[in-house]
Amino acid sequence: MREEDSNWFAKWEEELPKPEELMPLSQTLITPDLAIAFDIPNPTSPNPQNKQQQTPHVQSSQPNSSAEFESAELNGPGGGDEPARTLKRPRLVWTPQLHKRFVDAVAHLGIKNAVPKTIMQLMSVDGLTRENVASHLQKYRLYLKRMQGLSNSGSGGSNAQSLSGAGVDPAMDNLFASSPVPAHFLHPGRANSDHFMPFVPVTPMQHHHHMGVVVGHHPQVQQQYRQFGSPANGHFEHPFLSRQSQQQVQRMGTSVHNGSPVVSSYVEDVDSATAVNGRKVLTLFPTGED
DNA sequence: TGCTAAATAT
DNA sequence: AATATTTAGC
Repeated sequence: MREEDSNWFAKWEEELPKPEELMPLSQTLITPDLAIAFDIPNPTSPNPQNKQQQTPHVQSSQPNSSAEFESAELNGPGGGDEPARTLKRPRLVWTPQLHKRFVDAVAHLGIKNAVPKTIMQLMSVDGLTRENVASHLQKYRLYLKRMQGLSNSGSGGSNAQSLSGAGVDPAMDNLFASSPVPAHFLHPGRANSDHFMPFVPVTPMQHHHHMGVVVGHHPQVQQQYRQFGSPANGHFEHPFLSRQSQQQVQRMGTSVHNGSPVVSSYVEDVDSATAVNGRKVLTLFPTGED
């Protein structure tokens, strides 16, 4: 494990999407209608406008202001005016890439430390809540359980990849299958389940990595894994940029600093953007990694 | 109407 | 934090 310590981070980092890789994709997600609605000239010629210092979005073509979000409200027939701010958070869509990150985090934490809170911190994905992780973890554990049962009862196929031919792929497994499952996940041999560091240095992706967030109209993604960036039908998604991780390990105690409310800035961004229609989908951009 | 993913409640 | 239940979009 020693040699890995110095390498895992680097390897992991390589897997992460580059901002440059994210933008092109996100642009394809913008339908003409949406572009017009948002006053976006066109996908190929973004307007180099303002750049907020606290939201270091890569390139910008997206007005991430809440105001524009509101005015862009979908639909519009009849002049129906929808409440711009709904209090509910958008539904998070677990893309294979996001899931990979999740698995990666769990893998590096070890089963023992892999609890929602810790996983969330390690992932350091903006907009991701502990609840999101907990819910996903629940499903993932369920998946692992089933995976174990099928693999050990049959042959020695302990690899998750074997599920392809195992007849296990009821939709949900699709996502999970997209990411390799570390061996120790399947057999909790207490022999070596505690070989990982209790904590991470913090801020795994701080410099150039950032995850884009998309709000759309399809919470239930059935064919999501087939093709990314394809609105399929009349639906559209609106990608906007999120800020980098700044929510590191902060509140450990009850001490309250009078410092600056750094959090409020990003919270506001996400909040306004996501709350647009009441029920929106929040997802991280798919990247070509897998 | 049923299924599934994700949210929410316990 | 884990698990159970509800919500919500196809």
